[in-house]
Amino acid sequence: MDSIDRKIIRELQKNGRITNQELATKVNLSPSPCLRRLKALEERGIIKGYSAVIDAKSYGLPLTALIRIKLDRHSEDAVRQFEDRVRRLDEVIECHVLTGATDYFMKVLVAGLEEYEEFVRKQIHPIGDINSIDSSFVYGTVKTTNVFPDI
Amino acid sequence: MDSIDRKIIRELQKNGRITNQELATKVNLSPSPCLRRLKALEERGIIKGYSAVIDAKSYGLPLTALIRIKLDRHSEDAVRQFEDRVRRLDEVIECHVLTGATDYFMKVLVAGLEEYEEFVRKQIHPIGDINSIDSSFVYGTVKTTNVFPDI
DNA sequence: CCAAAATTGATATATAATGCCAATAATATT
DNA sequence: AATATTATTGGCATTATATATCAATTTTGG
Repeated sequence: MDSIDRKIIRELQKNGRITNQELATKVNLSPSPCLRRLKALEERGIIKGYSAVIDAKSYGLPLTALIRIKLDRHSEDAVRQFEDRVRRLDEVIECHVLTGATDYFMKVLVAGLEEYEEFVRKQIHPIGDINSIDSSFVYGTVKTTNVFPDI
Repeated sequence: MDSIDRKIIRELQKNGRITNQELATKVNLSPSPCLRRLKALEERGIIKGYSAVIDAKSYGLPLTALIRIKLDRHSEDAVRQFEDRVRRLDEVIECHVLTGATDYFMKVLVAGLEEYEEFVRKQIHPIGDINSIDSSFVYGTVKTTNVFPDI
């Protein structure tokens, strides 16, 4: 992982479908070594994959909810139960365990407020052992990027 | 935007570098109409781009911070000032305006706790008009996906 | 039920990816 | 510091893929 690898990564974060030839030009290599570095990064799992960036509203999911959830109990069973159930929910785009008082943070994509309320009522509450749910909705987006800072 | 378009989108979210031929097979079309739908989705801005998914830790940014920020004043100037400055910060991967009491939510990627404290001290506080900053750190990740639910 | 429009599939051409080999550069060893 | 070893690079030939064009088919609206 040298500065050329990091540059390859940032270029691929900017444009995941750039051709190897263009990528090679951008990082000042010829196509062959550039491709070999790329394949090595994939092989090592540093590049975990590639994804299309989609406008959620156009797709039909205009509402993004950010949710903080605290559990009642923290027994191994309660935690595993919660995490297993959350992983299977297609509406959940991200879920992280946090430091501090709030146990979990999730990002959820839904069609609207009604759908969100149904999601919480039918998918989250039934998991059980939930102490509190604090929902916020995304009003507007100041910035989103997939490109990591240069280090 | 029909069910074929949505399927194309989900396949491209799973694998942004899938070849048009494979994509066509997966959505039960021949390559030509599949490519034309793809280009149309790009043209309409529904596919906003493509990006490599990178392991942040391997890249050298092992710490993800989730930050909630409230502003002191909400004058047009204070808001514009804050948002303009935030947009220029490379460490900020996402920043959203929220409903409810907390004004902004940001996801920030840094090399460690020291770097995070320096980021807050040198990049955020100097913006001014900030009422409160509430930081949480990602301990573990239960789920992350780029694939939207089937609707 | 017909006409117009949109969508589809096949084919030919252009572009890019991939594998292979020799040359170069970097690193380690004594 | 000189040499051996290893890693990395660049060019070329082959294979695979993307893209543009056109006729055929399907869908949609009156």
